[in-house]
Amino acid sequence: MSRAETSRRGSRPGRAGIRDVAAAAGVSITTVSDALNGKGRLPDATRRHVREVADRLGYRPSAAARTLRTGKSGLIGLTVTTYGDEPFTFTEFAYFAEMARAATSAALARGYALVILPATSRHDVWSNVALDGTVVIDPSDHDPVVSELVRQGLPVVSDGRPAGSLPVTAWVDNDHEAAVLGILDHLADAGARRIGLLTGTTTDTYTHLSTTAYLRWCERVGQDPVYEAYPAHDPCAGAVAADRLLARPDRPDAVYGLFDPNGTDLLAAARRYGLRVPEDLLLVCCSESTVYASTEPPITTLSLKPRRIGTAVVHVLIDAIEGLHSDQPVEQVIPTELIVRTSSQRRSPRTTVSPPRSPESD
Amino acid sequence: MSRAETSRRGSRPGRAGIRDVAAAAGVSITTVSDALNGKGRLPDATRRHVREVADRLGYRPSAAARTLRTGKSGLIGLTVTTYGDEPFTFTEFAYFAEMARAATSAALARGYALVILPATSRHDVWSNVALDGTVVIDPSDHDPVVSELVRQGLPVVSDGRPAGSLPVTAWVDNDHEAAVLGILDHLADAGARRIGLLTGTTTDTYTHLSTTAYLRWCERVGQDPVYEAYPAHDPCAGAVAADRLLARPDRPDAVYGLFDPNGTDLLAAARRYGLRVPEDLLLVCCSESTVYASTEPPITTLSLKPRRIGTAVVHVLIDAIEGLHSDQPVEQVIPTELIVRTSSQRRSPRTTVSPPRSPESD
DNA sequence: TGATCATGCAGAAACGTGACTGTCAACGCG
DNA sequence: CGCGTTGACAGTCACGTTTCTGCATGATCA
Repeated sequence: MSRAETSRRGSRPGRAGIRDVAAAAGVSITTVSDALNGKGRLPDATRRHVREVADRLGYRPSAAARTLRTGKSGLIGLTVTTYGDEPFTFTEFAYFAEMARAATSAALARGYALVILPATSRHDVWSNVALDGTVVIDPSDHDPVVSELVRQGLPVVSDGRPAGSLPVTAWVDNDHEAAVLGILDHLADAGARRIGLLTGTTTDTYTHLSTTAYLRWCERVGQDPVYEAYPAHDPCAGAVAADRLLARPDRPDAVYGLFDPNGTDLLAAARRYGLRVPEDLLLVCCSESTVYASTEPPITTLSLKPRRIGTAVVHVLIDAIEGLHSDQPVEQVIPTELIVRTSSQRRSPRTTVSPPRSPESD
Repeated sequence: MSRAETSRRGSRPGRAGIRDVAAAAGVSITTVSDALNGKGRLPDATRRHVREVADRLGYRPSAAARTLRTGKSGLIGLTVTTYGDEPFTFTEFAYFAEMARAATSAALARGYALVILPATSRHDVWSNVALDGTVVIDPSDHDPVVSELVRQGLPVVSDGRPAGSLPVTAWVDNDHEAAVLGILDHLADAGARRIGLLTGTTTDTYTHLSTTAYLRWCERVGQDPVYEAYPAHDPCAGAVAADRLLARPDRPDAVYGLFDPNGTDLLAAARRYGLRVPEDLLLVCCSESTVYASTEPPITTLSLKPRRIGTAVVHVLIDAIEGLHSDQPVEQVIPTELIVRTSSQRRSPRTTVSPPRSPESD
């Protein structure tokens, strides 16, 4: 009886099922499943035969059925917190793009695929995709999506230290305090007397930690803080804030910009005010963009190593999914890298155009 | 009997099934399914009651079971052809990033989610995810992944005209010939006598169509072609090729760069040779990056409108998935936009820094 | 008043796979 | 020669939905 049904289904065009393979190979579906998955105890001859028949029929196991049966989908969510009405700022900064690329690669290398899901997307989309776990980039405090996912028992790993008591499974981040302090010391070493800070307002911890570190440094060295903050989701506000910072009566002679576009904006503002870089103004900004190697002059940047972050986040998440080293709370810190260029070196006033850099390995 | 089993399963922590909702609401699972999906014929009272109970239990339908039953997963693949050993060049150019962002937004607006899948990824990953259809960016001729997907009966829509007889369901692209001809005319109008072309070597149709259009234009106006090609996947090769182009004995007095980084590379090369832009060299490049608005001087760019492309591709694909207007072969052409800046205007030699541009709507 | 019909819901069959249990033959050993 | 053991498979259930079919109940109509 079940044989008759099998042949009836097999007549459906397009897809061959495991039953069709079993019938064509003259074995049971159990044998087919065991042969293809490397389980059970079968002689190699049978195993090879089944594989061959499966290949000939172009058999592809149904991902949905396998997911339903095993409870594992092989899918990882990649969530970006959104600002404003644009569904997400996915590629506003090169950081996100690089990080997403590395995360995708790392996931694929371990047999997982990435699904892009904005945090504020429609609820039906979230519940329509079976996820094994989720990566959350820069979660804001009390993120409802994170809570919901954790409540469902899914592992959640965040890129960026979670704010408050956000119940993530693990997190990966840079040591932002150390990075800011290092940059400020670097600028002071280059001769800066009054260092300003350009920063966006965000709800994650990056801005908060960096600003706090800046204020602490100012207090330590006895400098009055000089900083401008602007809504990070507004693409124009950054340029305006850069202008405002250089127009202040207590104009800084060095500026660190916390966000990617700040370097370009500050450079343009400096030109408007006739300030030479680095002679009149030292410049550093946090960016992953390679354009700062070719600007006039080249601008010193802080790299947060998004590729290493993306890779680490995915590995930690997959480890959690597969139950590896789940005993220790995972909080991984990735070092930053300061790429020193002309804009922050007052000692070497030559404005040589640096040769094209070869891509870094990480 | 089945009741007893239901309660036994319901004791499992973490997830409430449809049976638990049915038991708690005192109805059958059919009624629950119909009430939540808006089907069947139920009085509003029952519908509300079931929804309320489901909410109270935190019921989330299993995506895997739904996919298995309905045959629709709500997932769309986003495939990027890869070069070299890096899994994919996803964000090499701002084009991909913008396009992917728009595609994700458009998909989410229609209830679908995007899965990023490189074309050359491990076969097990491809077969492990249930896709309703796929978007392929710049497929090369005889792409094996495309053939396999089409053979499975999945709709495949490509961004970029498919080469040869690649059997895609539909495609969306710009009119690259018209764009190149327009730029060459624009440069000639600005006074260019010998226009060069800087181009990468790729296996998709973009490079081929653009180069062909350039050669035809040269033939028409009686100019000897002056162009340099370099392997597009090598991040250094572009700068070297730009240098080579300006070092030629028949140095062009205007250059169009087909790829995003060409503008920066050409500008750096021009500085090395002491060429002033636009006085000695007119420059245009194809890019979506906003940095070209702030370079010194600002560079004229051709925008391929990746947001509109990404949106269109997804809409065409989802229409095909849902069986809408499947009768007509869909080949959609998106217009390009030339953003004229200082680098291509010899008449206005002032090098004003342009004010920050507001974001475009598309 | 009996036949027809819309309404409100329950039962059960799939969807395609993985895993557990069971069967039958061959074989080694006392 | 009988018995336990092991290899090589087949049968069958369950994963959690959706959906088709079907059975009651009350209302409507000739």
